[in-house]
Amino acid sequence: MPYCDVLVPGPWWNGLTYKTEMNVPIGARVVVPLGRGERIGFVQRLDSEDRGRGGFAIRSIRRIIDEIPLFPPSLWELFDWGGRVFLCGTGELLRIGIPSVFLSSSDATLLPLPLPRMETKASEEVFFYLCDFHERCKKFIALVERSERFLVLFPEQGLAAEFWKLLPESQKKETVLWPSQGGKKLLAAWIRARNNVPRGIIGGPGAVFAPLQQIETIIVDEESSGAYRSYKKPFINARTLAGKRARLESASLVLSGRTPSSRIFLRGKPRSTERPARDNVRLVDLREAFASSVQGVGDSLPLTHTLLTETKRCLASGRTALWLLDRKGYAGEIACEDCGNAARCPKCGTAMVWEEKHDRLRCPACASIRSIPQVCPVCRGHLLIGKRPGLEALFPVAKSFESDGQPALFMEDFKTAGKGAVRSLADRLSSGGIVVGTRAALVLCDIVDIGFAGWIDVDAEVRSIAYQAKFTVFSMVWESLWRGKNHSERVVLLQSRRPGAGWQKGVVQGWKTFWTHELKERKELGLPPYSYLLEIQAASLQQKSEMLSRMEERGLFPMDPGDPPLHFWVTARSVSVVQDIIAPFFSIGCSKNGFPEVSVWID
DNA sequence: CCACCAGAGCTC
DNA sequence: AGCTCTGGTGGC
Repeated sequence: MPYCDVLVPGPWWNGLTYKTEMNVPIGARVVVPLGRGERIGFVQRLDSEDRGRGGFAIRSIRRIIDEIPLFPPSLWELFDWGGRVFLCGTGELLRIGIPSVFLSSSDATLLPLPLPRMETKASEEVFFYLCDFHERCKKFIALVERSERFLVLFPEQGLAAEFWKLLPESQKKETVLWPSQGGKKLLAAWIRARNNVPRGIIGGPGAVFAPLQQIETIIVDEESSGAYRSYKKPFINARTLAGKRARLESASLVLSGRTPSSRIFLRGKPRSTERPARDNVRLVDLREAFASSVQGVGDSLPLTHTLLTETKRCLASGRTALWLLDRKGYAGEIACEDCGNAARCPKCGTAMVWEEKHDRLRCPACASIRSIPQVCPVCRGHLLIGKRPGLEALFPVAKSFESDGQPALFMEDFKTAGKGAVRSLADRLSSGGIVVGTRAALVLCDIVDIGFAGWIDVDAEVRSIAYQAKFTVFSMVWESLWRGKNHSERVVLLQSRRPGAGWQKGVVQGWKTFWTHELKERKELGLPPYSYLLEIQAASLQQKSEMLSRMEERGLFPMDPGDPPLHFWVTARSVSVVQDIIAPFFSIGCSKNGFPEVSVWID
């Protein structure tokens, strides 16, 4: 067997062929020469002859690191599949899926042989959606107790830790809380899992790569959460990977949460009759807002009578009121007169601020600059420049509600300070108070008794790419209704230009109503979940035009908004079609040109 | 005289 | 994207 294909992690998709004298186990790491230096790679397959792709001299493997493959075959298949489905390449997926020492240090790790695959029962899917987190956890615990080996995923580490706390003592001993960050802790947990010591793993999205074997049950909580998507390269969705992993392991897959994702709603037809009680939701018209002037701004804040009376009522009962607004700073923004959508940064989705001096827009998050669009990108309506003040301007108003024992707090002040600061925040709010913050302030629901949550300008909460903006807002408002303790006695207020219309119907009637309306629209537009939507960033303008023309040749209709210049979008029925078209751009031979970056939206 | 660096060049 | 090689700079 003189040849073998080696996967060397990098932005390219193809494996590299090397000569070898010794018999190399598939999945083992090897050191290979590459370019001027050497790299660590994984043996993909062995070949008795050179398959003659030709054109270059084939070099030899320098040495074999592992005698036994680093991880079980099912996990190898998961990386392979993920690399294709997310169009990021298996190498990039490996980079985030295994402890980084395995790619940097060529020390061998002594591991036992992979166990044979268990094929006792067929993989099945179970859906259940419950708004209350603790109710869901109770069901998870029951499922986990019946299972020999399990994996439980949460969108955030905090929720995983919360679930872990609820586990009975006897279970905790046999379970590993998966570390959210790399380093020594992760390596230790990884090796324990690889040795199949724990019965179960509980963790955030990253735990989907835990090398546990013979898993029987995989639970994904809050499966529609955007937190399962990675926000940097490689762009993956851990929920989708968890689904594939369940199929590979013949494990039963449990999808759960407060709301289903669009794809699961469409495919699994999950049922729920949960909706908030009539008294829990208030919808008010922003156009009836008071013009409350704020020092140093000379501007108006949209504060309705209902907001102020509900806040007072909440404080009088000794609970905490939350004012939510996703705009930071005093700067003005530009919004659509018709639908209320704010102009968003094309790179990161943050609401852009208007710079009066230069008559242009600037992203407060990533500092990118763009010109002011002529019409609203969402509804083609008229845009107008508003000078609607943000969070900092709102705070002085909240301050006027402050009293002894009931402080007014600005959430931004506590965000960077870590866990201790958040706990001290809970202490200060023990007999109520008022907090001003962005959506991130919703975590307070877990540690503070929130009696009132007011969305100051719910139309402006729309962010990220337009087609799923409505779901993002819906699920956020939905979250504010159900997260944390005493949610049944919480009042949630939506200040809007179109109170109760559109997606807001779902807030009153439940997610079934929301998705039924939303999917009708998406079907017409051919957007996910009816297709896959890909965002591609080319490495150069020349590469972009080559990609565009190849796609058109093959019957796809790429969309090129021209801004930012290297980006374009395309929808496709299956990812594999696009994969075939763009694979040539991801060959290692193209390194000089640079590689494109692809992000796939599946729902 | 060599340690340290930024930048270039290369990749089965 | 790494990796190494290169050539310039600067510290002693």
